[in-house]
Amino acid sequence: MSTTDLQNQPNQSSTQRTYLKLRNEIITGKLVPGERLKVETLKDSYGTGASPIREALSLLTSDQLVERLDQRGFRVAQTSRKQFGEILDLRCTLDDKALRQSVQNGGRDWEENLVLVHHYLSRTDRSDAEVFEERHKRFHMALLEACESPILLRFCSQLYDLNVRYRFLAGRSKSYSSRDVEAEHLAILDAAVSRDVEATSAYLMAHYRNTGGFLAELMDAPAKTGT
Amino acid sequence: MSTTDLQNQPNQSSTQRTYLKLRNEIITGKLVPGERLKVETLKDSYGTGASPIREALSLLTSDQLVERLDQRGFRVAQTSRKQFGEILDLRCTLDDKALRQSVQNGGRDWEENLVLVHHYLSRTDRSDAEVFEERHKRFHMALLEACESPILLRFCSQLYDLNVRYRFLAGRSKSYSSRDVEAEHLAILDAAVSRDVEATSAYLMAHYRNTGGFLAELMDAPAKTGT
DNA sequence: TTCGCCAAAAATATCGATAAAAATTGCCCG
DNA sequence: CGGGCAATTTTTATCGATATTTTTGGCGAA
Repeated sequence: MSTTDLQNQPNQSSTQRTYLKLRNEIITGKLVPGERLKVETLKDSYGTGASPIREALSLLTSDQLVERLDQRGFRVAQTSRKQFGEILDLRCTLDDKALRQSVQNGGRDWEENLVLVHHYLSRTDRSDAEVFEERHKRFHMALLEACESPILLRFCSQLYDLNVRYRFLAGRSKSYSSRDVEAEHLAILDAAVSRDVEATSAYLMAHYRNTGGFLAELMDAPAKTGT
Repeated sequence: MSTTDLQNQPNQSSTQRTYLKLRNEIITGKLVPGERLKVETLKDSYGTGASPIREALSLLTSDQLVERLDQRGFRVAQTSRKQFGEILDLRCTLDDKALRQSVQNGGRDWEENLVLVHHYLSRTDRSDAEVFEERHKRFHMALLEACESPILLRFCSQLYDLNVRYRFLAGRSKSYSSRDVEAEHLAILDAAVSRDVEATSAYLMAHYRNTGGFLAELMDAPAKTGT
């Protein structure tokens, strides 16, 4: 053991670590919308220097999770009912496009990976938020992954993250308990492996809109909305 | 005159300046695809420290104009025929969506701005690349600006930049000389102010596909393509 | 001759300190 | 008593230096 891995995770740049951790805390709502992100403070709580923090914040700015104010530093991006609607609408357009291409192009490896990933998701208890969220995203991205359009995939991934954030802000537990989400996932999977493009698309869009409608209801008495 | 503006542009952070300059040099092809971007070197030629360079590169990474290699620094993003097609296809989907919303929602101020911006574009000679490019982008974004979807607009802007890069790589002069681009712009403008959604969309898509086809031809003997 | 290993060189990622900018507080004057 | 200016305090943005990592080139053994 060399002198450097006293408290560092194995090979991973400090920037990357900071980026992932910050992103997670914003998405899960631990850092609330509008909260100022002072480099000084973060430096202490993340045990790293100013440069990695600053770089991570720059990255998050491009993800639309952090806003940069002229020369007044960074803050957690605001949220609004309106933006939530925007995200839902964009997802229905972009994910649908990616999904159709994916279901058509996807080879055997894509199909196998999808089944595998769904298997893990279906066996994960929702109470372990960390693991559940990771597998949930993996499933949804696996659906789109064969679309042969890296830029589109990237947009979808970004929108996914933005959307999850609203799910957390609305109260994660409620939004997923009174609906059989797993049944919806299964329907999507079945349609996908059957290569039924229209059905897969229909199920996925319904899935998005269901969750969307749910969250919208929960947001009706919003504590904090954007500008 | 204070001691600080000896050689600095007025109020603008070093990061921002570096970001804009680097982006411009990548888009115009002065920095070629695959070229390594060493912080040391850039530090000298941009007359600034490592932090602003690094931050600018991070931002450009999110714009897909720069690639980051694990711990081996940055390089100018690769290009490929395939990616060019991807960009064209995505633009046809996203810009079309934004355009339709914009033409429907746009108020009087939107319309006036559009006319104004087109006026400037039409009076700009293509030989002054710098000015022409700025106004060209301004016109195309002005078309979409009333779409009430900031995230979508951002995606469109990103795709626009990626596309312009290919135009430069293919040789800017040729691709715009043998076609009456201005007539196409005018047709789009007319349809837009007439609030004819279908016509505006049709003209814009034709405009994209025309330029796209043109560039694709020029790329048929590609010097440098991506992975 | 070729392969693989070691050392030197280059470049990256990071830190600590400093200078510039903004926000805040308190004081003075109307 | 209230408003505005100015010094103080935070905080941001930037720089220069350092430690770590990757790359390169040469040397020796098979």
